[in-house]
Amino acid sequence: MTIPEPGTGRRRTMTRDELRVWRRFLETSEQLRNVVTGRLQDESGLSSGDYGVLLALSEQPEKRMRSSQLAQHIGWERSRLSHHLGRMERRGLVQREPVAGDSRGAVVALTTDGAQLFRAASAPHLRVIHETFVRALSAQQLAALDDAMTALAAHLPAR
Amino acid sequence: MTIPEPGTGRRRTMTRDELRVWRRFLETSEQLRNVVTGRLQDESGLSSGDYGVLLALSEQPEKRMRSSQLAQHIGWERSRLSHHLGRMERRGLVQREPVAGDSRGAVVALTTDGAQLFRAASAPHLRVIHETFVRALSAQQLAALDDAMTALAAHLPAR
DNA sequence: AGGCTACAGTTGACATGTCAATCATCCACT
DNA sequence: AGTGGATGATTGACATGTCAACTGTAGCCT
Repeated sequence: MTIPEPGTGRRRTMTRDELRVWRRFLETSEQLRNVVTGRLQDESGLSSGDYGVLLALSEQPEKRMRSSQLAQHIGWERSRLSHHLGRMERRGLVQREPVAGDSRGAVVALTTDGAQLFRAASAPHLRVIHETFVRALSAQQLAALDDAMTALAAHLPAR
Repeated sequence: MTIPEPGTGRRRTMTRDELRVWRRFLETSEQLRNVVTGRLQDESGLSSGDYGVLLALSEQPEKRMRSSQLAQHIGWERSRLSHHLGRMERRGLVQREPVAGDSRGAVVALTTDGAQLFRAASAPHLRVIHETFVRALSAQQLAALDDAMTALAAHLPAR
């Protein structure tokens, strides 16, 4: 990549190189995600959605959480969560319970099976992340990537 | 981020910081993808899959391509492409035609409508990429991101 | 010709996502 | 108490993905 001469000001259109970086970013991040979630699936039968839900619940002291708080915590729409919880409940990973004091609400609770599966899945999952992500980068590259992601996130439109 | 003392050798497990970088990478790349594809959808009614297919076909001299070559070109499984082409064909964006000389095969051809829609969608789409991705990064950050993506891609298991 | 294997593509079943509509309850206000 | 708008969550319709099974044809080999 060539770095444009300074003092030129921001361009209004993209160069070929910039577009190439975008495409590489898009493609590589997707492949990486697929590798990691594919191995999670193979090794423990959990999808990345399952993992996120189980992780959030595991972190709660009571291993349970109000449905909309969970949705907010993991950044999902409530409808998406509702569908997903239905599938997870069918598999016995979580359980929905009524809330004392608000009959509209629902609490999502980790089941014993769910907690167990999550525990078993975690270490291998973290190992895969280490192998495919951390190990692929030098410490400097990792820091630079973090920096770039932070800049991108800061520039994202407000959710 | 703290950079670990050199000469320590590669760790076997992840630090909290490394995991944080992974999560930020995962989350930010997903949000960014959603913003860009969401705007493409809003502005032109094309999904990112549609766009990829139309882009590949547009780049062909004859605006047509063998189905499996297309799948290979954009890195999709044939079954995924087949389903997607069915939907695109229903919308009149592409057309499947028999191949002279191989009655098993199919050629996917861009329709007039498909070509037109793709042309109309391109400039706004590139503008969104510029606004949300390129503009969010300094030239150095962009170069560093490219470098990190290249390292990650090189380290991916063979497709 | 007959038969085997590889190839090209499609199909069906199912998981995952989005969007808009719906349902029930809660709460604030009169 | 009564009602109307917010809130919590689910539902249905549909787009998108994956996987495995299937269909039909091509290309060999004998």
